[in-house]
Amino acid sequence: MGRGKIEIKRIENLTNRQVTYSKRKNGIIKKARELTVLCDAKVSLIIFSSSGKMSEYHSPSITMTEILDMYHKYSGQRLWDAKHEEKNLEEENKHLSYMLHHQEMAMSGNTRAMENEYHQKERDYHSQMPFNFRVQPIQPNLQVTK
Amino acid sequence: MGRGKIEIKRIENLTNRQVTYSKRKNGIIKKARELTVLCDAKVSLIIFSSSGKMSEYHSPSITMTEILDMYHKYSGQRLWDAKHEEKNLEEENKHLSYMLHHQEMAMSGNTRAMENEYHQKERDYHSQMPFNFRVQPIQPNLQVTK
DNA sequence: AACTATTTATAAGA
DNA sequence: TTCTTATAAATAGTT
Repeated sequence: MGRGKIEIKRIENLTNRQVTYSKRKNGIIKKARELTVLCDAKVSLIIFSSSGKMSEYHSPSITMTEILDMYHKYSGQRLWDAKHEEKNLEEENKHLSYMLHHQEMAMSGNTRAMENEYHQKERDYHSQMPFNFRVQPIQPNLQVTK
Repeated sequence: MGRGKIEIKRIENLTNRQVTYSKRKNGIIKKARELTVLCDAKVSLIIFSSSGKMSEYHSPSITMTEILDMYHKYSGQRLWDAKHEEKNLEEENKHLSYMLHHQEMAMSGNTRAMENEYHQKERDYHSQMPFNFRVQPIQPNLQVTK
């Protein structure tokens, strides 16, 4: 869009690159705003220039945290696990999930099924457990046994 | 841009809104890609339609987690702090502990207690299990949508 | 899903 | 850098 057509590849000239960055950054943020308003969408847009400067746009009415929650739920990815603090809880969680699963099978009294699934379950434990047992609404009055 | 100029306000007609959403979503993702390539920028773009469907673009070579780290450093904001994540895990743990506790009672032969609460537990089980054992996480930062 | 008249974005120039 | 403007690109309404 302009006096000439350009190829979409890195602009080698620094000045041109900066000028184009500035123009297009404004352009895309405007587009994000328009998409939000016209279509009732939620947009999170974060841009870092090559020199590290950040620009951003977020739809009003949505916080970054909400975006992350939605992203988390939608993709099943845990994007930001606050490594340290979380580690212990996660481990405990895995353990509980595992125990629970075992007991469920035990309660069903289907010993054969339990044995059959044992190894499968082991695999599940290692590959999938961290994503199991997502947040559930909690019964406010229930006691935790710990 | 089009046969007529439009005001930037919510498009009331559902069909028009969906069509415009689809066109503009593609447009902005293209812009994000071009900005990335032309200007050597890092872009994270996440869009939720009003019906909740997510689309995204991330510059290659950058993961969502990196974007968040940079965002975090740059803005000095704690968007997604340990507390948030921890809280989710804590709630999950509570739920799991609760379930486990119930089952332990059941298994220990406390039949009466079990029977008293059995149906409640069944309801819990059925209503909550569908959220467990989620699908495997997808590849982190690959772009989506078209 | 295509088409196309117009608007909008922007590359290059001043 | 900021403004201008010719041209490319996006897209609103239509088919």
